[in-house]
Amino acid sequence: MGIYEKQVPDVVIKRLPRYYRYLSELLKMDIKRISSGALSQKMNVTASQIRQDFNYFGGFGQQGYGYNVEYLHSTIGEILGVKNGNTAIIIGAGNLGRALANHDSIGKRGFTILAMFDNNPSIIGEEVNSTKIYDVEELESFISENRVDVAIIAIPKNHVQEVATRVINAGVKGILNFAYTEIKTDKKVAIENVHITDSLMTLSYKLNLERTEY
Amino acid sequence: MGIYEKQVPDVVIKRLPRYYRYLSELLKMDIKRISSGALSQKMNVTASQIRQDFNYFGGFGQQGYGYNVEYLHSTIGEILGVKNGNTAIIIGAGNLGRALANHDSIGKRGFTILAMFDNNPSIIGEEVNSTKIYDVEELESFISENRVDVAIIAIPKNHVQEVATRVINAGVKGILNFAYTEIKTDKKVAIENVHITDSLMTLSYKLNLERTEY
DNA sequence: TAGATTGTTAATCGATTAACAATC
DNA sequence: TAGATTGTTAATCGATTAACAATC
Repeated sequence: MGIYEKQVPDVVIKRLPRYYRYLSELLKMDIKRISSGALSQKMNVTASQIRQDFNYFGGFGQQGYGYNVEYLHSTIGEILGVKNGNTAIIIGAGNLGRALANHDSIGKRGFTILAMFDNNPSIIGEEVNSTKIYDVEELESFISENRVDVAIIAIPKNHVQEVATRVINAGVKGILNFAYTEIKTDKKVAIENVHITDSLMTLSYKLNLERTEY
Repeated sequence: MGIYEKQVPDVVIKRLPRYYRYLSELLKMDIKRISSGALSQKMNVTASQIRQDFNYFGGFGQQGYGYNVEYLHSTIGEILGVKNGNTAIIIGAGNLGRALANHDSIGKRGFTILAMFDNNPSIIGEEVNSTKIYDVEELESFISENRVDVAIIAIPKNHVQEVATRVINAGVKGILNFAYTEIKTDKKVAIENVHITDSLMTLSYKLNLERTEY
């Protein structure tokens, strides 16, 4: 605990959701236990890496037996904060914002969507999947009256920095940013970017490779 | 070239779109040249890394001068295939598919969206941002009649594997997958996943960190 | 108990950073 | 030419893989 605790490498954290996903599937298939070897084959990683990753958190297995799927799943879920009752707002009620509001996956990861915000008067007051769209002018007052952990930003990039600064100042603890720009802040806020076009360009590079290298 | 060419590490490729983005901004600001040192400060990486990264492709700079922004921008663009005239289809005309069709960023990265596909009869024939929605049954015939490089999959996960197999068999070279599942194939296809919920969970973990560790 | 498989240490590999000679 | 900055080699750091003793 505290700053002296061995910091878990970012690269390990990024792998946890994938473990969580595979364990969910095993659970659904009613598989009770799994060894690092068996899991490594399914996930196409090394058994060593799996054991190393889990051991950053103390090790959840049992020698000679393997891992209890349900226990492992719920423990990784806890590490990722699925049970923390986090809350979120979605800023931007365009197609992307609506896609997110309609997706049940956000709820499944433990997030409750409290509200959406937009600056288009003609849709303010509407509901998307029973989440109300508020005027973006009400951002600060809403955040001050409700505990909002995360702001999901799904608006065009030209307004992103301004809106981000506002929600950060209002006390939000994390931002999930879908816009093609990076948010600058000197406050201690967790920021996670989903740069769709970056993925598209990486894919574009790979297409090229297929053509020219093999 | 060929399989003997020094393979560029994946981690370098993933950084290229970010360079590209920053260089676009410099271009807009009418900045003609930049040194690795100056760029490193802007992007918050080391100058060493920038020079190493660029040198995987032969080095585009000039000693004592730095890098010509326009040249560097266009060269990285070329590496990423922005000028290859790639084509794409979007499978799924729900909110996410529409968000993608409406976003001009896909076009800016050199992709032309040829068509959208959906299985909902009531929207087939509609146009989204002047892209027509076809019946998903026409997937194969469309791909056989048009050169389709990439399929962007934006449908619920239960149909993803089936649709992916179909487009791969029909000859698509790459897939951008937005569904919360991984596509299996033994064909040589480039697959890039955008797992939004994984990002959300990583963010969730970081929220936790803020609270308990500092 | 014997067999299996973890937790963990040690070895390897690869990526990042530092340093500096080459050169514009 | 002198100064600046790259391209590139060498040093460091960190992450992955291998190995194996501990133990269920």
